Amino acid sequence: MTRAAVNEERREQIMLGLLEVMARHGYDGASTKAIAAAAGLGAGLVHYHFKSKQEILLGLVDLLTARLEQRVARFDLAATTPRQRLDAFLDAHLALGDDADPAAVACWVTIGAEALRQPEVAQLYRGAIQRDLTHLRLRVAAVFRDRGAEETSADEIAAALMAATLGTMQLALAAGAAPKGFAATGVKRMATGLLAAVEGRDA
Amino acid sequence: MTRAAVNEERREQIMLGLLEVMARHGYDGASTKAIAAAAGLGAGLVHYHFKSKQEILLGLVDLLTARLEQRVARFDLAATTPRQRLDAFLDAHLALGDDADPAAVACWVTIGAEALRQPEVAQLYRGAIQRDLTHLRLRVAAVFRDRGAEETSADEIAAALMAATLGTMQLALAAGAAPKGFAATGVKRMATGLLAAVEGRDA
Amino acid sequence: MTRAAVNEERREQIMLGLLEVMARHGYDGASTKAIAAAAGLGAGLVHYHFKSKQEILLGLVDLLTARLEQRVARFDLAATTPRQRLDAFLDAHLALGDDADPAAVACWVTIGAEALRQPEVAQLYRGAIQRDLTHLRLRVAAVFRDRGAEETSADEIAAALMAATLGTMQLALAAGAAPKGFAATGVKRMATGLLAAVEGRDA
Amino acid sequence: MTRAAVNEERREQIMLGLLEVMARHGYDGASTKAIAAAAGLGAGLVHYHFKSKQEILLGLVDLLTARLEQRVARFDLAATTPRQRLDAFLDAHLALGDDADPAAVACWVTIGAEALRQPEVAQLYRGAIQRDLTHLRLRVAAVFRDRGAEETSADEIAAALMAATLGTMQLALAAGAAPKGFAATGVKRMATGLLAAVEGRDA
DNA sequence: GATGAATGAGGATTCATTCAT
DNA sequence: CATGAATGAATCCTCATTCAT
Repeated sequence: MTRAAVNEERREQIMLGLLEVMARHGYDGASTKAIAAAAGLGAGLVHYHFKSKQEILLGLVDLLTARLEQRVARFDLAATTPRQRLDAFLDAHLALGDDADPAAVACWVTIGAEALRQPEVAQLYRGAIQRDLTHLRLRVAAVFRDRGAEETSADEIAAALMAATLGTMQLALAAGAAPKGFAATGVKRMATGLLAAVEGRDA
Repeated sequence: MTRAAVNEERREQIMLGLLEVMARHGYDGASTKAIAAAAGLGAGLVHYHFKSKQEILLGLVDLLTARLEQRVARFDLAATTPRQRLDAFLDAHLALGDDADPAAVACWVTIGAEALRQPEVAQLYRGAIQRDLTHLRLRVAAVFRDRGAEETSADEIAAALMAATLGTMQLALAAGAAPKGFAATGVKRMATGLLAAVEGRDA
Repeated sequence: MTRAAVNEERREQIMLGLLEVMARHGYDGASTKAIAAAAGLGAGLVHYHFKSKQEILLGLVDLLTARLEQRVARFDLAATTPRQRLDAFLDAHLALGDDADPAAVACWVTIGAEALRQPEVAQLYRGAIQRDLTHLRLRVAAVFRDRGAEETSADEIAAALMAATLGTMQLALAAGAAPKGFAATGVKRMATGLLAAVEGRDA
Repeated sequence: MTRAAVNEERREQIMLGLLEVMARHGYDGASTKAIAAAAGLGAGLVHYHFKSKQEILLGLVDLLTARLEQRVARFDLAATTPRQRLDAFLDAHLALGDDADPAAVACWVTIGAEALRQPEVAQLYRGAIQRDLTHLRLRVAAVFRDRGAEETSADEIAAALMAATLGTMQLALAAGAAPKGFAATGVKRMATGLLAAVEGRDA
């Protein structure tokens, strides 16, 4: 393994260490020592690979963003119709399937809160949400096209579904004890409702 | 002013100090010294009136819960039809009107994140959300009754709207720069869509 | 009750409050609030009657000294021979009889440690010990006189018994679990030994 | 110097820092900052090497125990007869010779007082005293054997001498201004008296 | 590259003491 | 006399960051 590859692996180990600790204890509660321990590395190595603790968080946001995209791609494999592709998107975000990562969901909530205080985090978080929202809009629009309907409301519906997705994470994690899979199911039904309403209205 | 009244005022001052600081810096970022300064009080007084920093947070959750209920009641004054009462509920949660308190919204997001780590916070947060959800469900059901429709889906729709409300807070605060009033508008349109879909389905 | 009498009663209440708390938590561990609570008084009253926390301690040393003297006098009532009066002295210091006050013993140990740091305490403590030692010396000498022996070694024996008394408090409280009454018994036997040795030597 | 050796040295530095400060200001009066200063180390290092302030104290009890044993061994070198070995033991505890450490004596008194409040300290203190007492008993018994006398009273005499030793520390440090060497002399004379009494009784 | 010791600032909390009522 | 609210210094402890090895 080349030196650069080792470096990259160390960086990822550390970011995943933060993921693990932050999911349980929050950002401030994740000490660099605990991060290093979770990563199975010496404490001094953290600041060798990252200039500051915040840099780890910024890296983690990117890492989680990429992982979410891969997850969407994986769920896409089983989808053929536009509607299935829409559901795949929602499932990728909320379903707790085989490769579910509850820690990642907890981290997203935490990152969302940190985005309120750290401008650098806000920037990345905002970018990730915007990109995600764009993808979602395309899928909503595709459903409309597929059904021969107008796609004027795609923006609105996409925003509604994105908000519902974020809010469902919150509800599921912090506010209640939703049974496994309930979260995704609820939002998918909601999509059905919104799509139907628009089509009904258009009809 | 009586002794007890002074005490209660101090406690509220301190809780509002936490509200102010926490909205900008998060819970961990709200030092007791900063809280006291925001409350215009001496640093030592914080722990005279509260056993711990967490107690202030728990008190604040209750305070915000009560304020939200009052806010709903205030918005209700202008509502006559069931649908208006539903909108009033959503507006009370999301509209940034005259008596808007963006800091309170930021606090709710922060509290939601803290609920992931502090069981005591989780309990209060969960209770508040559940009560809120119950109120919302009643209003959704009222709309259905008003329109002579089945109200079987009231639960589902209420949950969807609650999730959308929470997620919209997140989107508005951290993920984008929504223009004033946009947030409530989006969720109200969403309500329209969901209600229509069900009625259409029922029809 | 006159105003002065009330004042004196309050002062004593407070000193006994310190006694109670200090026996369990030490001097530094006895907060003024805890002292007031133990005395059944408001927190502000402590500094109305005492200039500082140290003053309470100084007052308590005097109080305990006086109580010890009274205790010796009480034990004296049943003593007729010089030897009985010597035993009465030792019993008064160590025996856990009906009017035993284990808290007072713990306080003496604590006061002895505080005397190492606070010159004002050291002065009172020293005076109390010296007075006590003088009393003890007289009783030892009386035993010798009673037996028609030289009393040259009275000083030495009194010092030895005083040291043994202090050390026995320590052993009984902190270092072991001596059965009730054992402490006084041990020192009394020791007195017998020392006296016999001297008499044997003299003979 | 190896890593582990450096760590051990730091720990000892810190414990000796506590020894130094505690001798003058007591346990509560020994702030971590003062301990670090006395040890010539940065303030943060104290809690890097010790989990808590109490752990330093517990370590110090062990350290002092070991030092006392070494001191006894050193005094033993010049002792040939059983009686000399008994005196060596008493001198090691009380004589303020060349290698005297008045701070250590003050610490023992303080530790004895702390043992009243901290169960962990009590346990170590008790163990140390019991071990010491056992050693003392052996030496007393040896004297009896050497003189061809019964050794039935060895237990009692050892306890008496131990109590006298502890009490003498107290008297010397806090209650009076004994001249150098007086303390040990007094207890040694006391030993003579007790041994003679028993032998006289046996005779 | 990797380690973990070292640093000093900053955190929550406690407390003796003061003072208005 | 009595109360308890108010104050700010000081305490123990944690932590991100630096640095010698």
